[in-house]
Amino acid sequence: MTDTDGKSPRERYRAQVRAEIKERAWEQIATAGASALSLNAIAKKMGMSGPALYRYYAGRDELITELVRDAYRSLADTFHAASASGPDVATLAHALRGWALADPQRYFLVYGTPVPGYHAPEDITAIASEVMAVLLDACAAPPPDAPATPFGTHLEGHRHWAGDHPAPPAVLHRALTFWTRLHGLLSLELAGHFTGMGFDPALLFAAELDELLTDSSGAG
Amino acid sequence: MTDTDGKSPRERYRAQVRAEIKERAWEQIATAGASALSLNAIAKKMGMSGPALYRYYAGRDELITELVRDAYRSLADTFHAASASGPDVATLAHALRGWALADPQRYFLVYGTPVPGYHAPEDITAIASEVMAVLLDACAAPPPDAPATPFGTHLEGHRHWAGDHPAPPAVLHRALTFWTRLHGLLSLELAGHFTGMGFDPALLFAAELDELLTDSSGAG
DNA sequence: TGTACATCAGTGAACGCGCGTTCACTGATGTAC
DNA sequence: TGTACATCAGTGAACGCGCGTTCACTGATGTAC
Repeated sequence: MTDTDGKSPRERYRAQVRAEIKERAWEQIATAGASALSLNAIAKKMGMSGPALYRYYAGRDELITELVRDAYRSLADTFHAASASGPDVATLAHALRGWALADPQRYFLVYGTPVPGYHAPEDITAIASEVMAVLLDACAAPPPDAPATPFGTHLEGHRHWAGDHPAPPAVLHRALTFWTRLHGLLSLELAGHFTGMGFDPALLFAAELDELLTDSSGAG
Repeated sequence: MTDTDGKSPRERYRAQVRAEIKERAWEQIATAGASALSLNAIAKKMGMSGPALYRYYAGRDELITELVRDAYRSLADTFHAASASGPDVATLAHALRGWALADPQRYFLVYGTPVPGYHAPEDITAIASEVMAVLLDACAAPPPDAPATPFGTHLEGHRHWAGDHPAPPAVLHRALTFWTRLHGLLSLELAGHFTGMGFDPALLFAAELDELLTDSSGAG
């Protein structure tokens, strides 16, 4: 308690080392993918012996889970920041693209190919809901009431994923559409499926966003 | 040449074993993901010793590359079959979804998180172009001429990826939109991001396809 | 301020594992005369 | 049809590697009196 923010020097040191471990882990993921992440390799890069890391993480799984958590957290923060000046779909879309391009492997850790059998802990799915809530807010904002699509009607009976958000069916549908369309664009772009095709991915993204804004998608 | 189709018994045996290796490989990928694929494990499952597989594949990399090639090939065949009774976007879309659901890990091998640094051999990108060509045919079919979008105009200057296909800009744009939107839906569905949300992914897919057909996307 | 003790970061050795891959070899299958 | 030879599938041992993880230990840092 004699310390600035209630942390002892040792606690601060611990936090610092934990942070560096994660930093190296991200570097490693960027280089060789998430499945190649290795505690021993991280330790070596840090000039430490392998077992030393077990002072900071119970094991490889705990580290990976924390990386996934951080990735979700970072996306949620980005979304919150983007909608700080009022909920807006376009702002959110650009924030999402910026976040994705800043670190493709982080994006893939969230939305990429899942490891069969892995289930994220509850607190992570909670952050995912947070992201969805911001998106729903933005989708609810400009067009106050659009006619419900048939699928929107279906959604009305399955709105559990929207939490306690009072969005009407058309908004639910719009949010899902926003999510799936932009994910389609971003994941293909980040995976490099557009490279060699010549066109500018940013323009395709802009065009798709434009259509998402102007036209129907949940508004007949 | 005394044999039925020009193959000696040994050649047929070889082909058969190669096929079984791939079969086991797919099983393994389905269980633990592509990054966990191991020659030794496959050999053990087949009741053989590890080194035996080197009679059939030069190494792990060659096997993986062939699996990727087969995946692309299978998608191209599916597309060809689907458009046998005339080019049609809706038919293609359903064929794609069926193909994806039939084996999610195969889908991810084609469109999933890439291993940083891996580049597919040329013959595989050729199959990818084949897929794109079928898609372009289907997109060109029903609405003979739609007005070009601004992005469509951009595409006109970057149509190299369309091969020698004479599609107008609006069709190019439409094909890209088809691709990115359906990929967004399918990859999220296959990755399990919809599970627990309650709604029926098939209905969302249908709704999205419906909009892809009725409305603009390349037609202002 | 100084001493005694507890905490805890990091080390090095070790265990067991599975991996990809090579090599020399055995034994069965096919081919040539 | 039978013999001599070549081909080739599969084995088992071995190499070197890096992995995750445990354990007993050293030495530095912080705490209590």
